[in-house]
Amino acid sequence: MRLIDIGEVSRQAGIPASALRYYEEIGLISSVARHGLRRQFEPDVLLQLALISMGKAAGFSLEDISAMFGRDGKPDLPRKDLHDRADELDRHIGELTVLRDTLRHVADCPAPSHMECPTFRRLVDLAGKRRRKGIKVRLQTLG
Amino acid sequence: MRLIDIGEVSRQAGIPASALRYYEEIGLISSVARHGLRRQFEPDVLLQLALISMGKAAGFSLEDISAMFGRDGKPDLPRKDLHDRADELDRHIGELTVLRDTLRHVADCPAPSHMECPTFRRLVDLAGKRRRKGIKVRLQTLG
DNA sequence: CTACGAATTAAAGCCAACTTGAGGTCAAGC
DNA sequence: GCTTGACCTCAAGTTGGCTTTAATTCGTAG
Repeated sequence: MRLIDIGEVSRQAGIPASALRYYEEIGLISSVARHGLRRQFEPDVLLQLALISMGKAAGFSLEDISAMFGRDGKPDLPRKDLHDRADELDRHIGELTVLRDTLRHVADCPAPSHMECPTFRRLVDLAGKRRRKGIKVRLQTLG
Repeated sequence: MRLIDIGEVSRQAGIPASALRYYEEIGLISSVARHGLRRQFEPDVLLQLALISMGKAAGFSLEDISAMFGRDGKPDLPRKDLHDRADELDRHIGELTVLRDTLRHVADCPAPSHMECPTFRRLVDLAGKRRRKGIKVRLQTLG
């Protein structure tokens, strides 16, 4: 079972077939054959789709994603651009971290209005500073 | 100068006045007065806008954001929901981290097609596992 | 007192990323 | 050989988040 049917791809990736057809239409993925009318894909398409999902989660447009890991897995972008995007992601991750902390604080803080809570204001200020200066953040992944 | 004009808010927050009016229309922020026709805001709106920007960056819809830190800074959501959202963010941060690493790898890897590179496949696999299992990630903010 | 510039309104328009619908095709099982 | 159900195509519709446009209203500087 070398090739997989669009229905199978859809089930395994959790992406509607209509979206897969759309992705093919814009050149983000490609089917390699037909079985009757039905599109057949190589199993690798599942990896590509995982990547696409991540890219979307990161807020990149399908066009951006296509440039980063094109139809064949080759990026159209020069190294520097890719590193720039990675740096951008680092900043983004920092923002998200602050937002997460803010959210947890909001959940636990007893202050009647958050605008009056100094911790809240400090967190949001921190976010502002982070955006302005691009403070570095280190991530550590645990088992 | 207690209140600030919409133009000033727009300049300081870097958000077009049309967007600010739209935010007010959907109840995400509110102006407290008019000077002639012109909307006047309390300075706190700038903090709110910073929060809104973060929420947007995190991929939340304006409706979600509104529920998280409503017009007055009071969340409409029960604590548990807020913590759930924070957990969601943690997963999201993990994905972004993998994406960042993948991007850096793609930038530096000499393999002709990434689909043939084992490091690449391992990274993307990691992402898939992360999505399925919700592996925990710890973040540490420096300086 | 007049001109200017910045803001106002309501309604229409726009873009990405899909989804939906109508009508058609195909392969596999009975 | 017929039915079934999964897929096909193409066009049009949808949603969120704004932007644009046109006609108008103010406050301030000259």
